[in-house]
Amino acid sequence: MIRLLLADDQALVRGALAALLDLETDLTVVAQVGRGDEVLAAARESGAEVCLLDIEMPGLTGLEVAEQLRAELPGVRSLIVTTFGRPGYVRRALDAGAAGFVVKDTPARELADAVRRVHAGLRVVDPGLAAESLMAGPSPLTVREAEILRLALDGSPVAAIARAAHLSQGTVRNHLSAAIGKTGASTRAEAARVAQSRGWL
Amino acid sequence: MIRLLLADDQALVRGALAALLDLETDLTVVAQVGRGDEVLAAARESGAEVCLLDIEMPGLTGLEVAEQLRAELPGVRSLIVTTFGRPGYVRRALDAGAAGFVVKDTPARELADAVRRVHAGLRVVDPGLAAESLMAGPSPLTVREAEILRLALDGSPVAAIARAAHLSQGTVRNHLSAAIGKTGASTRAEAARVAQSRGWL
DNA sequence: ACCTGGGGGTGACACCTGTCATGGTGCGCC
DNA sequence: GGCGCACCATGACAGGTGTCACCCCCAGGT
Repeated sequence: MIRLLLADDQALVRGALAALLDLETDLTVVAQVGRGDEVLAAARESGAEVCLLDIEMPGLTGLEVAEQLRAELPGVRSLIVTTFGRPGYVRRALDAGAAGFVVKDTPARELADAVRRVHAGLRVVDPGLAAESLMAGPSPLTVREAEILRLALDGSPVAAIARAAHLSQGTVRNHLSAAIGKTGASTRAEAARVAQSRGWL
Repeated sequence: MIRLLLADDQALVRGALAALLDLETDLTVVAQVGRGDEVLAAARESGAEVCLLDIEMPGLTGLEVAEQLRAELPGVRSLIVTTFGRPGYVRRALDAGAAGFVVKDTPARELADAVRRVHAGLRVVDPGLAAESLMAGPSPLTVREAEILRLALDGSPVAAIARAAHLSQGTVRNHLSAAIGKTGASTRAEAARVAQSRGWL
């Protein structure tokens, strides 16, 4: 009997996944949480063997949680289950110690198999996604450029970004200009979208 | 036995919801689709009584599908099940003929009840969401302003928006300026986010 | 017939943005 | 030390953006 922990911020999806996985005779859901920062304690307490982690959660992201689990509970395996198959996410997930990466529009019947393979010590990554991830390569953005781009994601004016980053407006514009060049975009909004879609942020 | 149709673009979520709802002895899932434009045919063929519709789907949005169902299959009831509890969505959903509106982070156990109530001819709307929806009021944006704002959502430059809308740049800027005023924003990016978050687009 | 309001447009102005040149600092590395 | 590179900053310039005044047309209301 493989013991599972589910982490997803949408209660309905969480509950539905639990119902789906509990139908399998060799799987049992022993814990459910809705926040990233509650996973570690719940995993410890419940004795989960595999953690299914959404990436976008309040508290901590699934990627951060995977890292935490590798450090604190090395016996527990992480399987990232997310909406977005961004190339960079796959790389970062594996770097963070995740054992698998599954997109939320894979067929439901395959999820249980992915869990079993991860539990058996194998790596599970959507093949098409893995290829895309290799093609895209690592992020060309420097740390500061990525930081500035993150602040520019919602379309804030340069002045606001400069305040938030404690930088001069000129410096912010230079970083943005560099990011625009590296992403092949022509406005910072486009650059932010491109970087976001490749998982560079 | 209440016959259900599930429409959600994420196969995993769709399958999981099916598993969850099939556990109920008085409910049965008779059809599942991943696109908005496949709902009508599937509903006809399967003889579904209640359709659970996600809003954001390829093909048609859940709101458009609800409208379609009301017109073509008046006996079938629609229940919107969505990630985003945007105030304007509730109003538009009810205007479109939906019988209920549920957010994806309501507890899983409540979903079956919502389905039963909708099937019984009742309206089901999250109380907090309903209140928020009344507070926010209807959209102050004119049709064109909303259309232009939609095109501005991704941060495209005015020139691109003007081309896409077959308008002069001056007119686009006038519409955007009006939208910025009405949303209380100070840039078109902020205006677009505000309008989006209120379901005005 | 008159007024009102949405839609489309122009022109002008102040301000914001993207780009580039240039300079300085600190860090790791051969 | 000298080199490259990330980082921070300033100044200048072209072009994009937000605002405003003012124009036209047309559909509804009164």
